[in-house]
Amino acid sequence: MTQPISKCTIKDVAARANVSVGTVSRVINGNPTVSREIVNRVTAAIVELGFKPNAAARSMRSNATKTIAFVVSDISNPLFAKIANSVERILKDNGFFVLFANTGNNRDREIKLMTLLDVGRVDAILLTVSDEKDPEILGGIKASRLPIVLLDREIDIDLDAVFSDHRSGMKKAAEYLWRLNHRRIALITGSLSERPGRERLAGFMEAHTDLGARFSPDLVRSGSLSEEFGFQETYDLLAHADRPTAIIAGGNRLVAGAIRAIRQLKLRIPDDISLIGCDETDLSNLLDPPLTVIARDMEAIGRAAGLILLRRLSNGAELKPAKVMLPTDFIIRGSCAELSGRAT
Amino acid sequence: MTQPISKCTIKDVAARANVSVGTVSRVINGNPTVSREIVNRVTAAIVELGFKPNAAARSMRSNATKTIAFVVSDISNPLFAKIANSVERILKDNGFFVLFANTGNNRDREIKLMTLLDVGRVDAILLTVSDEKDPEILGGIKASRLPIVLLDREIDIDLDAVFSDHRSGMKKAAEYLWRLNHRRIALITGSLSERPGRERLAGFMEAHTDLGARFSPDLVRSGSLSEEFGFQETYDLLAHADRPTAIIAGGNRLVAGAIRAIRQLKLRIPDDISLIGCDETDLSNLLDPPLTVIARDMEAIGRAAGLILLRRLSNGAELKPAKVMLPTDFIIRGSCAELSGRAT
DNA sequence: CTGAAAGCGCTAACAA
DNA sequence: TTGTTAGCGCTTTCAG
Repeated sequence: MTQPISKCTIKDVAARANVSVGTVSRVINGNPTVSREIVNRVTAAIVELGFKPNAAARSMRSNATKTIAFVVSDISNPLFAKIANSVERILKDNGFFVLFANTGNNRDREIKLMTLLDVGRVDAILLTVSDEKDPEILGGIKASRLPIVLLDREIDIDLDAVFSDHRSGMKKAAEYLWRLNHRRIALITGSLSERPGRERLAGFMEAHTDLGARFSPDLVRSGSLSEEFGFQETYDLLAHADRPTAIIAGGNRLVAGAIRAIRQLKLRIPDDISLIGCDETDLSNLLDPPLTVIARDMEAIGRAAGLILLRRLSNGAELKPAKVMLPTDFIIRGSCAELSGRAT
Repeated sequence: MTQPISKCTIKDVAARANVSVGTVSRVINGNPTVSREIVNRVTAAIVELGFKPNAAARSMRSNATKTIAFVVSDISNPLFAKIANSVERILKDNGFFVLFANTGNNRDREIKLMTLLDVGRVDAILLTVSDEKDPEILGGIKASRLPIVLLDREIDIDLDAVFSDHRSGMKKAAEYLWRLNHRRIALITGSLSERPGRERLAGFMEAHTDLGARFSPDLVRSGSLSEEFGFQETYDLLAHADRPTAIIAGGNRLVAGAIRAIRQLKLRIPDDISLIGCDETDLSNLLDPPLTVIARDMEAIGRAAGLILLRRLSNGAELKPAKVMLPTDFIIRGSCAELSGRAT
C-alpha cells in the first residue's frame, strides 16, 4: 500500500514521470491526446506517489465543486432523511457530494444559509423553504446565482421543483371516511404558507364539495407540521363534546402527536376514534391496528430531485424549469372504523 | 437589495474602494491593523458590489475547507439522522458545514470514500466503519491524513472516539427480565465485528454470570442490525417449541423487525412474549404497550463528536486521542410481563 | 503530442 | 497603516 506521507502535487508527479505538469493534468483528465507511453509513465508515478488531485484547486479553475447542498428544516425527520439518502445515492454515482444544512424552520437561518452557500461552496441547492411568501426569503433565492431545486414548495420564482400530489391522496382519504359513514372528520395539517398544507386542505375541501357535504371550519387545524401541534390539536379536538369521529393527521410528525394525545385520553383506535396518517414510517405498519395512510415514495422523490439537478447542471441555465409531480398512495389498513348509525 | 449580477472578486472591491487587494483581504479577515476610515470604505464597497469571498480560493490558501464529513452506513436510519442533526448544529455554530455520505455498509464504498474525501475536500471525518478488523479499511484509515472521529467503533488505530455504554444498559435489561422470572431470554443484536454488537453481548453474558444463570447459546443471535435480521431471528426463535419468554432486540431496526414477526405470529406483547428494545424511536413510546428500552441520548452523542472534532481541529495533531463514553439509560415501560411460575 | 506559461481568487510576506 | 507581490495546485491556451 502506498503511503502518502506528505501531500504531493501535480508537480511531484511531473518530476517523477519526467513530463510537464500540463501533461500530468491531461492524463488526470483523460485527455486523449496523450501517447500511451506517457500515460503509463504518469499513471505509474501517480500510483507510486499516491497522488490525489486537490479538490480546492480544481474547483477554483473549473468553477465547479462537485457538491450540492441539501437544505431542509430538520434532517432528523425520517422523511427528509430518506429523501437525503436517495439524493445522495444518485448524486454520488455522478461524482457529487451532498452537503447538508438544517434550518430548523428558522427564516433568518434560511436566508443566511443561501448567502453562506453562494460562495462557490456548492454547485446547486436542494431547498425546502419554510415560508413561500416571505419577501426576504424570495429575495435570497433570487439573489443566488446557484441552480435551485425546490422540494414540495411553490414560490413566485420559476424554478425546478418536485411535488407530491397531496391533494388527491387527501381527497381519497376523506372520501373513504365518508363512505364509512363518518360525518365529522377533522383535518390537522401544516401551515398554509407551505404547499403541503395548502394542498392537503384543498383535497379535503374538494372531497367535501364533491360529496355535497357541509364543511365544519373548527374541524380544520392548520398550523405546523410538528409533533407538538399534532398533540395539542388532537387533544383539543377530542376534549370537546362535539368531537370528530375521525381525524386525518396530515404530516408524519403530526401522526405521532395525534397518537400520543389519543393514548393520553385513553381512547382506542379505531373504536373511539378513526385515524388516518401521512407517510409510511415504522409507526404505520407496526401500530396495532396498523395505520391507514396517505403515503408517497420518498425514494422516488429523492431520485427525481437528483435527476433534475443533474440535468440542470449539465445542460446549463437555458433549460425551462422542470416541474415533476409524484403521486401519493392511499393505503387502507386498520385504523378506521365503519360507523353504523347515520350521523346526519 | 444588491443584485450580484456577475461574480465579483476581491479585485473589484479593491478598485471600487480605491485600495489594494491586500487591504480588502485584511478587512474581510478582520485584521485590526486597518484604519476605521478604510474599513468603512471597503465594507461599503463589499456591500454595494454584493461581494462574497470565494470559498475554493480561500481553502486553497488556508488549507482548510471548513467542512467535515459525516460517514455512516445509512443516514435514513433515524438514529444516525439524529446524530447528524446534532453534529450539524454544533459545527454550524463554528462556521463548519457537514458533508454526508452513505456507505450502505459496503466495505468497498467505505474505502473508496476515504480516498475520495482525502483530497482537500473536508477537514475531518466522522466515521462509522462496518468492520473493525478489515485490513483494507484499517489501511484506508491509516493512509488518510485527515483527523478522524470514530462513532461507536473500536479499532486498532488510536483515534478520537465516542462510545455508548451498551454493556451496562444491556446488563440492566437482562437482570430486569430475570427478576421478572424470565429464564429463557433471547438476545438479537448486530455483528460481533462492530462494537455495539460485542458490548451488548458482553453485557448480556455478564448479567447471566452475575446471576449464576445458565447461558443458552441458541438464544443468542448476533449478525446484523437490519430490520430483516430482526424479523427472521425473532420468527425463528418464536417458531420453535422451546421458545424464549423474552427477547431483547439490540438495535433500533431490529426492534421493528421483531415486532413485525411477533405480529405475524399473532403473539401478544407482553402476554405471550416480553420484549425489550434499544433506542428511543416513535415506536417505543407509541406502541401499545409502550416499549421498555435501553436508550441513549443521540443529541449528546452528536454534540460530543462535534466538540471532539473542533478540539482536534483547533489544537492540532499532537493531542492525545479523546475517548468519550456516554451512558445508556434503561427505561422500564410496559412491554415485559412478570412470570409467575418458576421456569427454572 | 508535449512543454511553457498565464492565471483562477485569495492570503501573507515583505516593502514602503 | 497600506501597497506589492509571490504563490496555493490546477487547467488551459499557445507555441513548438
